[in-house]
Amino acid sequence: MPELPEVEVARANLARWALGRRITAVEAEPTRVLRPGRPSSLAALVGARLAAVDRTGKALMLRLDGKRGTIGVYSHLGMTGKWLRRRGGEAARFSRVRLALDDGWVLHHADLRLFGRFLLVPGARFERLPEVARLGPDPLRDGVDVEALAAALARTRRPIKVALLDQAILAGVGNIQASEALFRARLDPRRPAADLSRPEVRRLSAGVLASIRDTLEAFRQDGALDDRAVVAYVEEGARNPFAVYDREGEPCPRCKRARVARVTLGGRGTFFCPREQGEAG
DNA sequence: ACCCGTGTTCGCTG
DNA sequence: TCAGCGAACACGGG
Repeated sequence: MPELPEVEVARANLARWALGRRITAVEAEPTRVLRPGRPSSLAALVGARLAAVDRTGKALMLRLDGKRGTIGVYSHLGMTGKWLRRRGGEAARFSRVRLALDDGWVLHHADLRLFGRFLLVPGARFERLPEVARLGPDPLRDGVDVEALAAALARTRRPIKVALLDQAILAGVGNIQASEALFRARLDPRRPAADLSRPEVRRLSAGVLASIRDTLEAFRQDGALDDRAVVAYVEEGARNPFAVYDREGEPCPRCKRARVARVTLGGRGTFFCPREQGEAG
């Protein structure tokens, strides 16, 4: 599921579903999703009330008020994770952690491939987690500062597409948003990050923001805020809402002449229009 | 059977 | 010393 837009939908869902509610029971499968690997330690959550649901990039951070003080939950959805809400007793596919609420609903942290994470953070001191401390600015919350982005890109010899996946540069941009942002900015994903001119960085900064906002809007229109589940485009029935991602061979939506090309960058599929995003810019 | 995948970390290399 | 790369993780779908 998760890049910034999907995780933002998950954050909004969790807030709407559970803010102010008390946890009455916790269950978990002993998978690698549980960092300490001990489902029993989750008992600390029982009786706690959800006070806040925050997000930086792809990281979800829940703050709960418990009898013995504040407890944090760090939830990362990995490649295939999602938060679902089900009635008590109702099953959810690939459910790894279950939080029963005092209103009869149960929240499921579900994750097929088990690349996600669910761990307790004493005192909700999330900044003590290295993976949180390393995160760069969140485009949706903090905006994208052109000078800061230019400085970060100037420091690396990686291709621009690969640099965009670096969560320390911008938190929340994933493999889909990287292709989409570069398409909007009309930049060749293969170009060295340090070679971008100031106007190009400006375009990129705008492209990242526009891509994230439009994707969020597309998910909202698709009913991603339904109680059942968040709709991801790869799931059954959902259409591909993206301009170039996973559209190899299709006509470029902008120039309508060249066909979308696919290359591998940073070990991942990367989609772009060779005509719109050529070296000439 | 084989390849691919919305993410991140780890180990090796130059 | 360290940036950069590929493999690994785990599982299902085409």
